[in-house]
Amino acid sequence: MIIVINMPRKTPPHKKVCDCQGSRRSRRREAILDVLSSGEGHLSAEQVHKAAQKRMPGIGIATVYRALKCLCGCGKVLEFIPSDGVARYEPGGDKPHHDHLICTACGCFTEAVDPEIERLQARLAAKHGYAISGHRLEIYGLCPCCAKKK
Amino acid sequence: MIIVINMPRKTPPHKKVCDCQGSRRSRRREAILDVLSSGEGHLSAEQVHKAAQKRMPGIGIATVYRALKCLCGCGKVLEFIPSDGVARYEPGGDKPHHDHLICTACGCFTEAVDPEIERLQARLAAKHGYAISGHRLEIYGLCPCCAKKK
DNA sequence: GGCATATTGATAACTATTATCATTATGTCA
DNA sequence: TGACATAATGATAATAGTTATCAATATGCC
Repeated sequence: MIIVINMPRKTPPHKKVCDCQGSRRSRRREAILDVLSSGEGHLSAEQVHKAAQKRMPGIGIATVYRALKCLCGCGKVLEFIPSDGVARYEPGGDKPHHDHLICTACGCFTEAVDPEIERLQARLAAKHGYAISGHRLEIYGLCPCCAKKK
Repeated sequence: MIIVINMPRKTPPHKKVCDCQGSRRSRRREAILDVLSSGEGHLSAEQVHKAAQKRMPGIGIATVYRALKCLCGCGKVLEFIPSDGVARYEPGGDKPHHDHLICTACGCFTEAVDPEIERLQARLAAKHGYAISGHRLEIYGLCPCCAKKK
C-alpha cells in the first residue's frame, strides 16, 4: 500500500505530541475527529477549527493543530499538502489510497485512483534506482460543473 | 504539452509584475536568470538569493522574489511547490515537462518522466469529467546514493 | 542631459503553523 | 471520594516564507 508522504516542514515538532495510546481521552480531539469523519473532508485547519467551534465553543486553533497532528500520527486522519502549501485533512483509517483532481476554477477536490498509474510510478522510481515510499499526484483542470459553465 | 500548475497562494499579486515585454532591462533580473540557467536547478528563493549575491552584491531578497515571479510569468523559469510548501525554481523555456523523484533522506531532486503515466493521467481525468490543464507528480523514496548507505 | 517611469532595497505586513507557559481537565491510586 | 501527577488546553508569541509599501535609484527615450 502506498502512503502519501509529505516533506518535513521547516520546524518539525520536537517530540511526538500524541501517539494515541498513552494519551488521555479528550472531548475536543474527539470533536475534531468527528468533524472530519462526518464532513466532506479536504478541510484546511482553519475550516476544521470553524466546524469544531460549533460543537465545542471556545476551542482554540492551537488545539485543532495539535489534535490534527495527533490524529494523523495514529492514522485516523490523513494530511495532504497541495501546491498552495496549505495542509488539508481528510478522515483516514479505513480509506484506501487515492490521488486528487483539483478544480482550478472552484477549488473543489475529487478523489480518484488508477491502479495502472500506481504501478507505473513504482516502475519509474525503480528505473531511477529509487526505493519508493510514497507519492503525491494532483491533476488540475476544470471540474465537470465548472466546465459546463464556460 | 502538460504544464505544471500551482494553486494560487492566499495573497496573489494584484497586478502582473512583469510581462517581459514592456519591461526595462535589469541587470539583477538577468543575474537571477543566469543563476538558474547555469546552476543545478530546484533552488529555493533563498538559495537563489545567496547565489545571486555572489554575482550582484547587495541584491535584496524582495528583488529575487519579484524577478522569479516575472521570469515564471514569461516561461523562462518554472516554479514548483513540493509538499514542504517552499517554492523551488528551475530554468524553463526549452525544458520539457518532467516529474520529480524526491529523496526523503537527503532531500535531493531527480527529474523523470514516463509518457505512459502522462497518458493515463489524462485518461483518469477524463473518466471523472475533468478538462485537464496540468498535473503534479512527486515520488518519494530513497535515492540510490542514500539507499546504499543503509 | 532631462524626464517619465520601471526597478530596487529595506522593511512592514501577512498567512499558516509551531512553541511557550500558565491554567484546566483527566485518569489513577489510595 | 479526594488528592496527585501529568496530559490537554487556550492565549499568545514566535517562526518561515512570501508579498506589499514606499522612498530612492536606474533605465530607456527624447
